[in-house]
Amino acid sequence: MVKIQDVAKDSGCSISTVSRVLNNPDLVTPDTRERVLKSIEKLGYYPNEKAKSLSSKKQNVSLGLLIPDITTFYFGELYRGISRTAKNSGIDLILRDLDDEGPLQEQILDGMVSLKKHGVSGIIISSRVMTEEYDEVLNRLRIPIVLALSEHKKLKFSSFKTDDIKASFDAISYLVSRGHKHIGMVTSSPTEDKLVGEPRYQGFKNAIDFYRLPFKAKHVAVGNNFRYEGGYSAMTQLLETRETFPFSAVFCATDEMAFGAMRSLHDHNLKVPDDVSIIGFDNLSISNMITPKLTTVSQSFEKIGVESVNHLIKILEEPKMQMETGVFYMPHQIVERESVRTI
Amino acid sequence: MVKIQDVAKDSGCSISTVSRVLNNPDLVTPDTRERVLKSIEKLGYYPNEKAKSLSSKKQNVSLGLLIPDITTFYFGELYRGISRTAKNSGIDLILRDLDDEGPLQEQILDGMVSLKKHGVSGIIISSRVMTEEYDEVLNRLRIPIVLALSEHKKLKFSSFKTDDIKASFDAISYLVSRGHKHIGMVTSSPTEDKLVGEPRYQGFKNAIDFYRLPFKAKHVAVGNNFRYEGGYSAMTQLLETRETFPFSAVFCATDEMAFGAMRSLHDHNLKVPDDVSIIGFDNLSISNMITPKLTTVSQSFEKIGVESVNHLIKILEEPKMQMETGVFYMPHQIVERESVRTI
DNA sequence: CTGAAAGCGCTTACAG
DNA sequence: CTGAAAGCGCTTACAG
Repeated sequence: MVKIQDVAKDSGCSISTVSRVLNNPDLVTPDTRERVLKSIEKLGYYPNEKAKSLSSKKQNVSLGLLIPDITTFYFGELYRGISRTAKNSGIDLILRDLDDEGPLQEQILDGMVSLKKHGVSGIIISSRVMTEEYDEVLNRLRIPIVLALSEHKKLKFSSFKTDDIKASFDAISYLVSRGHKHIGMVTSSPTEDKLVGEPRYQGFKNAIDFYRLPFKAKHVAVGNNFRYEGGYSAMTQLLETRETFPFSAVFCATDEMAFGAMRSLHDHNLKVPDDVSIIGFDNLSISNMITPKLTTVSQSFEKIGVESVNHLIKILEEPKMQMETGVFYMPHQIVERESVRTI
Repeated sequence: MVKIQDVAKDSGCSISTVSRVLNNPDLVTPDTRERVLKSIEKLGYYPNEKAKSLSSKKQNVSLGLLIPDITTFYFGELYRGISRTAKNSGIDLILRDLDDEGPLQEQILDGMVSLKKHGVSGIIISSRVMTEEYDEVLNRLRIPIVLALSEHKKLKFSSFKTDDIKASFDAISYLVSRGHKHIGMVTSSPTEDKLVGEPRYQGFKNAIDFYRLPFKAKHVAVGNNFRYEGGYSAMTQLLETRETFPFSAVFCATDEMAFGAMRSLHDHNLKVPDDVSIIGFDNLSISNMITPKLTTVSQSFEKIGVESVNHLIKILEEPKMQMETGVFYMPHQIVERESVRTI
């Protein structure tokens, strides 16, 4: 590693001067500046960021991002919003992902502590990671936290997400507007999963009640997870009720569940949307690449990322002023494509 | 920020001792150890990693990962392999992604320099980022580099990837084994893109020649990119040749192109695989969720990530021993599903 | 077993 | 305009 001392020696000046040509070139004679620059080039010198941020008053800000599963389909969009915004503000981003191997809880703690040790000024925590169990650690960390796609029961942290209840309600409204009266739902953990299962079921139920549509418990089919497999098995269950519940449309709690649900329909020789209409939730980029193109509720993943960072920056800028925490809903939107037909 | 000095004061001992209970607990009396630990807990002290790695002899190793586009569908798998392997070796991973906004070349340089400044001991560069233009900078960086899913013309760096030529050949062999004789290709830049376009076309052409299948230039349809749109437009072009070229199967250079190609077929009232068989390349997780499930060439993304890190670690462990650079091919595999029929 | 001191690679007042 | 010196928060021989 070539260091500032080497450059100083090579260019025949002090390290103070080398430091200046790097950080305050104006304070240095063009002549010596040239010499130093030449040495830097010649030696291939790169200032050590760690030493820099240790010694410098104006510590360069960095942000941590903690995510549960890097292979999540929408992760890229969320990340892009976060990364772009951070970059534009000259903020370093440090990513910590959780591995599905190994104990979840321990990994979350490790991740947050690691971020703290690396000196991040704030942390963005994404989705299904936040529960009250971590309150104590989070308090000890003494570091601003913002939740993306997530929520904290006691509202201790601000969060940026979609209004799942409203969005689900809107999905059903859309189906109703297309003439559907018998509407089922394919989901997972409608009562246990506070983050997605519960609110999306709630929105569905609200709409069913609001439009005075027929409802029985069995109209909501529950898979083991919010993935393809969960959607497949839930739809398969729903299909068994079809004699008494002639549904014409199904609201799926996630796009990926919708893919599984569509496959189950296909395996039962049912056509989408001719026999059964499907509406999803997420608007994954892939949802526009399948046939039929999936009609779905679009979440503003990138915007959620952008706003999370902006909010964090605001908190950092005014540390004294106790920011009001709250849930900030980012806009959602029904994207009409091909999987819902008009009756 | 509470620092070691604060803990020392609170527990009534020197900072040396505090440092010891953190790094060499055995060297400290259980009694004082307790006191220090209590203070640490009470004050919420977290050692400053930057100061630590600055002062410590045994600098903790960190690796940089440079990727062109975080939204790439297979990124998650590649990342998981890298992250998991690094984590298991106690190595820190620093991610730098490129944004499609802004000049590519500049971003690449910035990314590598930034990584260097952060003191990474090695860099993994992923896919379509490497060209000879960067040779000079890379030399100046004086840092080991490994290429994942990529290749360097002059073989200056080791790379881990799929044997695209062989894998493409195998794809065609598979089609031939299913009775197909008229086989087209949907791709992009078969001559300009050295990374994907050229080798996959080469493998296709090799197989066509090997099996003495009919070939004309127009059998290879070229889209603007390797994405859905590129696949759609290429297939649309290919369809125009159908009167004189009654192809029964098409090899798509990427799975995403295959999605586009399948859509084009659908829009022309052609069924997959009844009218036209399709084989893709990548084996994205989504390829198993669409109907028909895509038959494709599986790349070992995760393994490529794992091996890249292992190789880098080996280089770091034996810095003197000039490692032989080379291209290491990770296994590929034909995954039979539903998009190819037997004639 | 514990503490004082030097040092990691920088930045930044403070003199000159 | 430039350099010597102190300091950032740690670790680690070196004494005791």
